[in-house]
Amino acid sequence: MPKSEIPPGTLDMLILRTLAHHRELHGFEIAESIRHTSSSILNVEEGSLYPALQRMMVQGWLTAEWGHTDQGRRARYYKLTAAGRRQLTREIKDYERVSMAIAQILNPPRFAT
Amino acid sequence: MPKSEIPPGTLDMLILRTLAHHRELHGFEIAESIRHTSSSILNVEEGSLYPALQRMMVQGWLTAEWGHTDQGRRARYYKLTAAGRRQLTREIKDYERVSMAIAQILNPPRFAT
DNA sequence: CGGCTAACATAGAGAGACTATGTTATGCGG
DNA sequence: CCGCATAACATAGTCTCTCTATGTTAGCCG
Repeated sequence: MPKSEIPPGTLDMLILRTLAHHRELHGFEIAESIRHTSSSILNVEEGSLYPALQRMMVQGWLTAEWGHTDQGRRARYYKLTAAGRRQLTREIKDYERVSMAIAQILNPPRFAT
Repeated sequence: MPKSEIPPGTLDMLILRTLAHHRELHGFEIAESIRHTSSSILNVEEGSLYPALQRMMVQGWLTAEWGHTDQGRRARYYKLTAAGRRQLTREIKDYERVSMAIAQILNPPRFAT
């Protein structure tokens, strides 16, 4: 295993959720935000991030426009669309559904000892 | 996506945990137990199950011996080894670590409104 | 002005669960 | 008793998804 820390299938959700907080970020900031908010546990590599952003743009979940950072560097700023917001809701619901199912296996209903 | 319901990376943990409950099961029973305990949300396909069991035997996490079911069919009965139990602990710890990191992103610490 | 780094980008690798298919053997209905 | 369904195991190949490795452009700074 390439020591992956982002569980497969969760990256889109994490990105969408991050954009839902900040309403407008460029790629680097998204990765930084995810790493920081997760106490450095979740580290999105650039090779995962940019393809994901492009996929999601094609899906219509976010829009992008070129701008400049405070330091004057060019950067693409991403925003959630309405469809992106709906998708986020769907993914969270699904994620929690499965998480709870796993929790039931890890901690099965126990009788009193 | 092939509608996968078992999140990649969690299958071994689920199998180990299921065997930790029942101490001895054959393949079909393991799959049934996982499906049942998860309210039919997690459905392990046979094409995932058997290769996983063999990988885990090679790892030394479980042992198997041939026997017969109540209906007289041949079946391989699997048991956890001590190493399997240790592995289970490790995987659960790791899973919860990452789950909590994701939860922090989904539900970031909020200030009072 | 040359190296460092921010920021974006893409190709290929690797892991892991799935689909599809096959095999053996038991039980059952006609 | 024969054929069909099903239990139980098994394997090959596919697909998805993230990562590694690599490359490019453009500002900043000594």
